[in-house]
Amino acid sequence: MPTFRAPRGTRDLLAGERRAFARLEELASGLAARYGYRELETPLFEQAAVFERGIGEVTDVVEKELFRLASRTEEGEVWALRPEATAGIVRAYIQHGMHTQPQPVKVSLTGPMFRYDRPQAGRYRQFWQWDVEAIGDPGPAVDAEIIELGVRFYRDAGLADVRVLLNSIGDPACRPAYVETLREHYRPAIGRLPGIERERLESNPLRLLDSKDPAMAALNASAPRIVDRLCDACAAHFAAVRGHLDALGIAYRLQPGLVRGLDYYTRTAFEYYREGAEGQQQALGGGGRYDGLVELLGGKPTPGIGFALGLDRVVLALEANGGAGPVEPEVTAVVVGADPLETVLRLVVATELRAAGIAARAELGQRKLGKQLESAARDRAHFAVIIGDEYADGQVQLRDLPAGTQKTVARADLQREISRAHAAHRHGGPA
RNA sequence: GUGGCCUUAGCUCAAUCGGCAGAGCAUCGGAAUGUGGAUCCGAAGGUCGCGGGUUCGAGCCCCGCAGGCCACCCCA
Repeated sequence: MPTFRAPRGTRDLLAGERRAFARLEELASGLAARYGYRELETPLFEQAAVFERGIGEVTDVVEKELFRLASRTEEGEVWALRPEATAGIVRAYIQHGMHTQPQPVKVSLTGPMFRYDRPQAGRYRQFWQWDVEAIGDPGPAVDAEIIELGVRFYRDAGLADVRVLLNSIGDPACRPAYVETLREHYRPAIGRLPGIERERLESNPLRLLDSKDPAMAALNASAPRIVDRLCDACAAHFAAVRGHLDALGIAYRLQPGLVRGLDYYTRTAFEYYREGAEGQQQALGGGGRYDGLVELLGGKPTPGIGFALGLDRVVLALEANGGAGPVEPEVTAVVVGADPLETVLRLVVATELRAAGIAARAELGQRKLGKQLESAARDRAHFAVIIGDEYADGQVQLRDLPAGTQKTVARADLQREISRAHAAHRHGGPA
């Protein structure tokens, strides 16, 4: 048992997993650029009030999952690690006067988020999200653009089995009346409700809809649906979003019970969902419209929409779908020496290759040649550069490891020879 | 935050009834001192998650804690 270990709910991303994350981050970054969303960074912590006011005081994320930094705060400030990205981005939008830029402001952010949750596979206290926001456009076309962008990401990442769940949760004009209707629906059955659901009847009736309790199934099936109770403006917006999605060929499933866990959502709500193996977290991402959030955090009334995709869950899903692809070689060339004790020349030659842009390492240990070549072969390197007695005449051995062939090359020609052969190998040779 | 299952070498796992802690893989070395992934041989690697209890004796039984996982809760 080691003396220290990674804190509960966190983990080290070792070489293989880190590469999987890096590939997803590159994919996200490339898509953001292609769609005209600009990358930004916000701090990993903010004043706790940014999240409390933005996300909602009575949400689970704030009530029981917020990582508060109790000490180390400035006068009158309490800080918290960010549990999601949107509130911080909106804070930055207001602080930097981004309303003076062309609207909407389209941004993208990738980084770790923190929630004090009870950990499980796919659910961590530090986890990574790709977050995309379009602030300043009331939609509905931008709603569809955002949803399609998420679909594109999953498809390009290699997950074909991701579904879009869609709902509209109304706005301040129509939601209060619907919530009251919902209460009336459940109230006669209050005596039969499980305790936790009884509390929700008052605090957050929308949550009742997605309860998994079997006792709730019949009641939920007969519950009034918010999509039937939307005000004219919300109904028109929702219909238009669906029209745009249809035009893009994006399949979705209407999910009347889909309710998002953060208070700031209005109108469009969606989730990316994977029908998967048991024991997997099936929500891979989610998002929605938040037309009141900018004002809530002190800005002018400004609409917005965005999503957050859980990169950890994408990596898990990819592994479940058949795992990582073939292992990429770490380097193109390994410089080895016939004299186990002579390491200077190996290091010098490797450094020259690197300076010429060739991925190379030298065997710096004082092992015999056979062991050095064994190491190079196991790394799947394309070449071994063998430094021996010929070096006195300005020559080295260049060995093609997969081919098992070897030739004498003038040291001056080494870089050119490797570059040429490696390029030919990659384009024509076996994978 | 609630309930359940699990924890033995770096990894995956054995260990009969409570009686000397093991294997495969990986690592390092040798066969083979200027030629590699296979093969053979060997070495190293352990606070049996941690702490307490029962017992002549605990990896195994009991209690507590931690961590992981599963179902909730919730969400990414």
